[in-house]
Amino acid sequence: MLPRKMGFRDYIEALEEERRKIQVFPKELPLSLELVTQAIEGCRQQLSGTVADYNLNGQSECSEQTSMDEGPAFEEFIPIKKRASQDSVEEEDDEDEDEQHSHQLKKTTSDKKKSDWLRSVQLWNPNPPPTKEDVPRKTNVVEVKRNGGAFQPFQRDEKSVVNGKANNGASAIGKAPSSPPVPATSSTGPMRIDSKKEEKGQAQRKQRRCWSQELHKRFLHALQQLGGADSATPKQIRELMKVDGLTNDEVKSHLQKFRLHTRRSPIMHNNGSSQAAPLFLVGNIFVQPPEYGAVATSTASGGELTTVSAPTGIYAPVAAHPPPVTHATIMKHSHSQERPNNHSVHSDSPASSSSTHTITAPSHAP
DNA sequence: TGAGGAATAT
DNA sequence: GATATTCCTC
Repeated sequence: MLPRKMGFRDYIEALEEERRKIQVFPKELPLSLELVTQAIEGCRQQLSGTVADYNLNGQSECSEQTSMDEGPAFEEFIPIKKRASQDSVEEEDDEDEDEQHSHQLKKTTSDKKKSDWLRSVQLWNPNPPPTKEDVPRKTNVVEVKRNGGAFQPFQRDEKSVVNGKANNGASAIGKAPSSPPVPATSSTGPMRIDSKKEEKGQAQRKQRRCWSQELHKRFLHALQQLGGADSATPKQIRELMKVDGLTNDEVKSHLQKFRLHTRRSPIMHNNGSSQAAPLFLVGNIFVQPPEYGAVATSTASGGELTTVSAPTGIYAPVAAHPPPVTHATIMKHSHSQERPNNHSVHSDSPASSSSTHTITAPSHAP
């Protein structure tokens, strides 16, 4: 990278050109812009004769480090676009790709929507994990919960469809479970499906939602209180979870999945209730988990989910935690979307998630 | 009505 | 293949 003096001019020009290009996307490439600018300055100083070592170093380092050392950091920031929008509602997130040109127009409105929406999407996290930056936002969680907005059902019915992508918007915040399309006709008739489909078409099907860590924690916590997955019923769980907008079906589904997983890996089965803590294999080591999730959950959630880990906590720490993990044994998790962490893992699957959080297990009841 | 489970969709 | 939603049955 370091050009020889004779090449500096060209190099600077090249850098300037680069900068011009970057300037086109100041929002997207703020750092690049800065880096290039610094590089240019450095080169200039070089040219001028005052060779400030730091410049060279800085320059080269910048470019290199950014890619190397901070690489990972960037990865975490990849979602930046989206997050950026969260932090400062000045940016458009989802729309950015296809709507850059038009976003200006929508900005105002969409911003509002977004902010509202963002506020409400804590438990449900259709989007990937938040990062550290968001940590402080846990407060949101609280609010959300309070309002019952914890659960973001995601509705995409007719109305929301309008904007195409995102708009889960606004309305969804607190309640409105998306689901119940309800059987107006209910029925038993063979036509149920057809009629529905005909009426709404595919809109009918709820969009899939992923259970966020928070949500799952609540789930586990409820499970624990109810004596485990086997004895708990969806309705009870839902009630204990106290998540607005959460439907029985959703809980049931999650429970079903949870049970399946536990069966597959019986190891951890005693959740909630229990007792003996099973050991599970983590890598080559056997670990004694809190109790499958329940545990951690309990604590945390216990009374104060609020504080907790907010989404971020969940993920961020995760990365940090060395541990545990592994869940591999248990399940593969999956959750959703891509997560920045390389670490593998974890998280969310019913099983793992909790394991993540560690311990302490005061099981208590509300 | 609700639960459990299977089928289906994503 | 995993996970979520919907359907079916009890």
